[in-house]
Amino acid sequence: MADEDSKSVFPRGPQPNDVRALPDRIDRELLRLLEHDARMPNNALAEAVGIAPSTCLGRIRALRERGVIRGYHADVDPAATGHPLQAMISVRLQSDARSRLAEFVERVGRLPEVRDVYFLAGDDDYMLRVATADSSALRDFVMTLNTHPDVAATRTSLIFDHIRPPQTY
Amino acid sequence: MADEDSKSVFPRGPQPNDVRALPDRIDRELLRLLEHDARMPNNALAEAVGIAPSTCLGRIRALRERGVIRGYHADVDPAATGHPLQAMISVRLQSDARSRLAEFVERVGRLPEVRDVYFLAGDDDYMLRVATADSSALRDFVMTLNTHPDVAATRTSLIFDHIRPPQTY
DNA sequence: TGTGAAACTATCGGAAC
DNA sequence: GTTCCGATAGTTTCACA
Repeated sequence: MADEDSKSVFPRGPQPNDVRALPDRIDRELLRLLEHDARMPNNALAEAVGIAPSTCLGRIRALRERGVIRGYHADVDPAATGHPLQAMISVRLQSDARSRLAEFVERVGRLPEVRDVYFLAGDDDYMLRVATADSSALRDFVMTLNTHPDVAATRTSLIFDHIRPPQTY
Repeated sequence: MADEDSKSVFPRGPQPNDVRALPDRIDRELLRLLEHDARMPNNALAEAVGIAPSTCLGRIRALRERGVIRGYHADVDPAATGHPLQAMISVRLQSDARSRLAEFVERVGRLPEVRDVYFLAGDDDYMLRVATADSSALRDFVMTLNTHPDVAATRTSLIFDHIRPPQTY
């Protein structure tokens, strides 16, 4: 049987994107403002987008409950807390360790140096953004990774600068 | 001439880290709380760390003014705004284009797909985190990069998942 | 740093469009 | 469905101890 159904081994089709309701123009404007300054007061937001404060409150709460807004976070300068040296570390695991990837990464994510963990599909299995006090702390961290039996290879790049372009929803 | 002085072309020594005043224990606790939830009210913060609300306000304002807190940002789900496909793209420039790196990256940073730009020291010159509507939009973006004369190579990895471990200052 | 008072903001119910 | 209004509770903010 030449299995023409091989495309359907995955129960879901090409993800319908779960587009219940993409935010309308006003919501997108609110998202842009809150991404720029999450502490902007509700009445200022309302005025900026031209709606009543109560409506604004309802919209923002709905965005939060739908998961469009996942949270509000202070952006803390790592250097100001004694961790001026940042790096990106790509990690490739031993092929027989892939099944333990989630577990492995969970442990790595608890190391205090780690700021971001990205699970990847590609040459590497995941990528870490880390912040350390100095180069010797970074070296120790990379050494720790490299000596783990599940790790096949790492590639470290120092981060000179980081820019988050303003979003335009 | 074998230039033994090549190590001293940079006027500054290993950066003295500009450690005017690392935050004390209470400030670090405030940073942790605000990184977790930037909209936590001032009086709740004050109670959580055991100081008066006015003192708390002054500390947080000082952290902001010293640049320890760089801003407060809403975390918006890219998928919810129609950009469910994220990728990391490492970019290496032609060696003769390095001098135009800043200028080049400034243009790239204005592309709406780009969420983060990391300037790197290492194999690659910079790294982009992008969010696109679908794989064809991603392909177009990478194509645009690759056809630019200053770009020597790119390496794209899809992002399956992104974890930001809770910080422990 | 803390206290207290004043000004401001968030939040809700209800009425109206 | 969205918007506005008014009332209350809660929060931010500042002068001063």
